[in-house]
Amino acid sequence: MSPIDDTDAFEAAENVPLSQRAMAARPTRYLDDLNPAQRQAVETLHGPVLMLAGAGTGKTKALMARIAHLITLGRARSNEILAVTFTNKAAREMKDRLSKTPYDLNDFPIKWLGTFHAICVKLLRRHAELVTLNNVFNSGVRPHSNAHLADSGFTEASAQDDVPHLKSNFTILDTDDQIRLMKQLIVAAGIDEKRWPARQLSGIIDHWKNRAWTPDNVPAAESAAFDGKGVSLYAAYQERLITLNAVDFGDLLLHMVTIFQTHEDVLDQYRRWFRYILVDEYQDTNVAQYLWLRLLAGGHKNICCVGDDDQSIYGWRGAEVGNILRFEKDFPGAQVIRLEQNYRSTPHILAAASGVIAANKDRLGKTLWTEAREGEKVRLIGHWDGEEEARWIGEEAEAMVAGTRGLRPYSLDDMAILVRASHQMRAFEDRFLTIGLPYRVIGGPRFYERMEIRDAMAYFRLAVSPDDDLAFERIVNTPKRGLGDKAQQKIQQMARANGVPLVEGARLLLENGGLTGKGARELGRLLDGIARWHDLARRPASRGAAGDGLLIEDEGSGDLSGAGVSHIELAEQILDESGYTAHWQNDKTPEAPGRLENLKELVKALEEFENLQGFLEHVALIMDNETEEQGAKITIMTLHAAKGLEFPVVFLPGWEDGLFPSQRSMDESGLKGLEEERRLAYVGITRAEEVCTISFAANRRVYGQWQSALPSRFIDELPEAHVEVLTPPGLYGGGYGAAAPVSSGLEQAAARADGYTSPGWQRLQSRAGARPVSQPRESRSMVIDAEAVAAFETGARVFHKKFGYGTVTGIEGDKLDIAFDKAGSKKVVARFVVPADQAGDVRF
DNA sequence: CTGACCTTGTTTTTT
DNA sequence: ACAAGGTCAG
Repeated sequence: MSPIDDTDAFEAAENVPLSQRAMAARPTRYLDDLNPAQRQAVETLHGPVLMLAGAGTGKTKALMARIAHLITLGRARSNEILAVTFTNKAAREMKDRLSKTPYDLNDFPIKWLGTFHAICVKLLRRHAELVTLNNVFNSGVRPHSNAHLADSGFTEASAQDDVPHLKSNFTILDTDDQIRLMKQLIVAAGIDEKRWPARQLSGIIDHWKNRAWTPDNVPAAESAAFDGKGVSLYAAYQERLITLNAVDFGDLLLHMVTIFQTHEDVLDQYRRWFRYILVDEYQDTNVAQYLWLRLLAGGHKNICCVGDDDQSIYGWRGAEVGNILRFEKDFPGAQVIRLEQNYRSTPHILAAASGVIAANKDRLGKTLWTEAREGEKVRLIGHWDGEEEARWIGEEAEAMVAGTRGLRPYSLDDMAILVRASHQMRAFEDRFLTIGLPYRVIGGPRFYERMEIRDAMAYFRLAVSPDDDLAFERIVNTPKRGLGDKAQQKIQQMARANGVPLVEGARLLLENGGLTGKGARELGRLLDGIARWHDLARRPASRGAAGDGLLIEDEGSGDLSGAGVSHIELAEQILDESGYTAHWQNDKTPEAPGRLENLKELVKALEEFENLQGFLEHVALIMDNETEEQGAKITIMTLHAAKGLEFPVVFLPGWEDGLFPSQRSMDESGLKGLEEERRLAYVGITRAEEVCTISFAANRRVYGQWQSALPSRFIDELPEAHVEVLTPPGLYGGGYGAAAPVSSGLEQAAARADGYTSPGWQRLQSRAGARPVSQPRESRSMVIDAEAVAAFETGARVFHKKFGYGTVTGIEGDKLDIAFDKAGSKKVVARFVVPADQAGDVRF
């Protein structure tokens, strides 16, 4: 019957009077080291609370103390608390810390602590059958069939029998599957896939799902999307997903929101179950997540959202800063608690960050303060090009490890390089490889996104459910079985004609002799294999069918009943028998050994799970890998990936207009985009605890083309009193690293320039269209500017380190238009060229 | 059906 | 510059 009737821990909890649940004996040590604001956030348990927590203000601590407090006071049992995060990392970390002192919640595991997606999967597995085609088209304007159902509402009885619906064991598609599916639909609709790529459609649909728009809810304004076919393709896609018994990531939220909106009984149930709701990183919620929360919290309104509007950096993937800005309207009577004492960074760093973010208009406003002592100013340095920047940072990192910067010695583990876009990482990797500086890159292609892992996973999926058509398509000719387009089309036709899954279609095709020769033989072997693996996969008695949906998770007990093969052996067997292992063994490309290594790793990862199903479930949601070798390393990652982290030493390279703020961001989202970029800058600076170094390069290779750029406008927004300008090495004779042996202090080592009076800074400031900086400085710099540019008249022969010789064709501010003999015409900052007769003086 | 060329599009990223 | 994906000849 209805899954709502399931008996489980929640029912029991509901029947116990609150008074009997108090754990009065539990200590409240977790309250001890909270500051007044944190404490208020922890003790205001009733009603809506918005915890506005600036960077490094101890919001996670407050959140965890709040959970502990709810339990200690007996306000809720541990399974009545819903705690939502965005990333698995955050969820994992919170779980870990909650089990330790001072929270000591080992005996009270917070079962519903997880990402939006992980929690929605659990819920959706229980209510999958409520997702029908009607539901997909929830206002009933479905173009064809089932009119009677649209009229009669969404009663489960009618839905279950004659309307295709999702089943509890649905598969979660990864982006790859998604795009392949869409490609099929696009082709089927007779659209030129080249002009209208599946990738783009996937983006559009994702965007709609983030807004919680079902196909019939997509606003008319969007109807032009994807050559006017977007909405109908979306509808077709949703239909196809249901027939495949599959969902994509967006669906997890979308379906749950739809279910809550159309099934009051279900919603009520959960409103009673989840007595207290906590949300981390609220500024990153999209509309669907917001609706989901609002529906769940709608009854008791015991919702506590933690966030920082200044750290909202995911607008481009649907996050709405508006959600946090609007909180008090959404939840009348909400208490807003500001956490403003920062425990992470020095005052200079904090002031620099505050100075930058102050330029944003749409903010709730916070003033961070700290009791930490002064420390270093934020350091600013310009470079000739990206390579030099990488070189400098490499040397600087080494010097800081050696302690020759007049600062305390640091470990490489203390340092991070945070870039705007991942392609910037390349320069650092190249450089660090040549000087042998150990580094780690966070981000990049994830383990489970690698080709070989996906292929292997497709085999596993087939073993678990042979009717997984997408998995079958993926591996039917991998390794090569002589089953090309033609053969695959025949399989498709056969399957479609009989209304059966592809595996079955393939079997029929073989029986009818529709395929001959090598292809037929190989296909036969594959089908035999799938049947055999499927058999083995289901044999080891899996856990009782009843309580599955909710109470899976972590209980490692497992019955190791000897019969059959373990899922680990099975996995190995599958990879061997399918010829997949051999496929890579025979491959002579340099990547092959690594891929085999990854496959081994994959099999090893299976150990933590009881069976293949459990593993597949886990992987669908957790797309990160955890393998980490020993040794101190400097970290390279994007600013986005760095959110929530902190490092004693942070390098922020690439602060050039166009790169950061990103041109694209500004073109696409205008002022909103710029403000988001600025928040990114804020996030970057506030990652630093002790030393923050911002740098920019005048020249950079972009898509193989040399381009010159101007320092980022964000640099002008750094408050001068908290910034120290380091003289660019190579231009003013300042050596670095090895060039300054046994140096004692920054002064000698990096040729400390006299703050803002350094020529580098002056010229920097004085470029055309100077930013709003204070008056005196501006006028002074104009003079210098004139001098700098005066050295180059139109027609002058000049030399540029990268572009070679050229002739000045125009002057604009301190930028010169130069026609280079070899490199073509470019606009270059005067500072980086010398008169041609002084070419020999340019240092490298 | 496979391997060698050519065209194409390049942020940020979680789940 | 470069990787990936598509086209075309064998």
